[in-house]
Amino acid sequence: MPAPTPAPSALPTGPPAAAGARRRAGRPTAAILDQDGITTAALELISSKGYDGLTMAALARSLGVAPSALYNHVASKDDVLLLVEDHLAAMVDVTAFGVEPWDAAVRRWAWSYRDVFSEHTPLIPVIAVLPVANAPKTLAMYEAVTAGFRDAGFPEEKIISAIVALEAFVFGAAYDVTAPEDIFDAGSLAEQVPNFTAAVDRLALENHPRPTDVAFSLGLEALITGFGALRG
Amino acid sequence: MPAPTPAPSALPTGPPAAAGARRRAGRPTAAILDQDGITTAALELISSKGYDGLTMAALARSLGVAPSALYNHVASKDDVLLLVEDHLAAMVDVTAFGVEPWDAAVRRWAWSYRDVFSEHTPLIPVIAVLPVANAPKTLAMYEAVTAGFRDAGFPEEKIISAIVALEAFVFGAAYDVTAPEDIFDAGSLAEQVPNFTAAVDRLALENHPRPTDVAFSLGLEALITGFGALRG
DNA sequence: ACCTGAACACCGTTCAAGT
DNA sequence: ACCTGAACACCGTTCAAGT
Repeated sequence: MPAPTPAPSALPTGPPAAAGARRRAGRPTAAILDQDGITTAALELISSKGYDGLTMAALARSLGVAPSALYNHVASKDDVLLLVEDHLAAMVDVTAFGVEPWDAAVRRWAWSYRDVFSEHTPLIPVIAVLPVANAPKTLAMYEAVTAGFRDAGFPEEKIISAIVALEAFVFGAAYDVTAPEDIFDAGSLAEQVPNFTAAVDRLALENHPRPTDVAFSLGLEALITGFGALRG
Repeated sequence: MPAPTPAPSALPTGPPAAAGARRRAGRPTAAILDQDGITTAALELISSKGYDGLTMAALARSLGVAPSALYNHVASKDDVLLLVEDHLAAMVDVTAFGVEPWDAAVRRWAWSYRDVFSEHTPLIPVIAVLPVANAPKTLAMYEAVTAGFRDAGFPEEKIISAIVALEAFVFGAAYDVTAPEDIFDAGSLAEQVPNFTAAVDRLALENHPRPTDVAFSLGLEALITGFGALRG
């Protein structure tokens, strides 16, 4: 006697995210999955369980399909991460370019860029190697920033280098946001590094709400000032 | 009839890195493993097979032990990465601090820091969350840099923030070094992002040996200039 | 074309047993 | 204390079979 099959759903097509309803093998009348749905499900999973919880199995489960079904829509897990990255790139604030002065626009862009990706640092290694051709929203962000630099009188041959440098700083700073508060506590080795320990203590006395924000501001303002001098 | 056992080695203790010589279960008369040997083997493995090849199984194999033996000396694979990171930190050039002028010393430090870690970007997420108390050589690097900043007249409460900002830039730039050359090729989307495409083409015309070095130099010089103004 | 289900070749880590 | 060997609970990915 075969194991009793769970009661088949009365509805031929359930809501996209519904799990539990059994489905036989074979092509469904309408596709259940698409890249948008996969992206949304991945973002929800990341937000609820973190990047450790983002596995192909968990992603499939949240979409109510078998893991292998995902491979009809993405080539790999890295492909999923690329979809997520491009979605996030669209959330970075580039609206100030062409509206506010150049330095204010860069400030807004860089802070929002850092804030968005500080919650998604596992994507940073992916972005670093990511050909922009595969990420249209990321590309649109670059276009807006490039136009902003050009219209501000930036010499064209230096624009990409300046953006790359700012981006490097933003990505590194995004990691810093995730660092534990006591990362600079030397512990039992403190007496061997007196200058460092004194400087750490001195900074703590200032007790800003977030030391990581102080460092980011310090570096960003230096970059803005330095790059601002390049404009014609 | 039991399977024939492989011929037991005539030597009671082989050379440390030798594999193939069989060893019975039980505590060996002298410990085979230690953290230094594990670190060295890990570095060799990374250099020959890359970080994908650095698995606990492969590491154990190169040391001639069972994978579980590693756990008598490290708590986890992350612990191995920490050992590697601290080894690399000792290779970063801080010798110019206190010898050359401040700006030249920062330049030397930042370039060598980037160069060392651009070959080891998978460590960057680990470093970001790494309490310095567990990494003595990394801590020694911070001490040298901090002393250099202090002796150059840097206000003490800003030293750590400035180092953190420089480090963020260095880590981000280390990733950029690994990017493929055509990362900014917009492909079929080129006509939708004219400003970006023009700026990318314009930079290519300058044909520097390494665009990543141009961007790093541009950002680093801005940071050095900006931070230099903070000195008393 | 797009799904299921079984299978593959891994992973890092744990733990009893041995000396 | 420090090793072996077996086992565990995963991973991402492939592929034949089904509609």
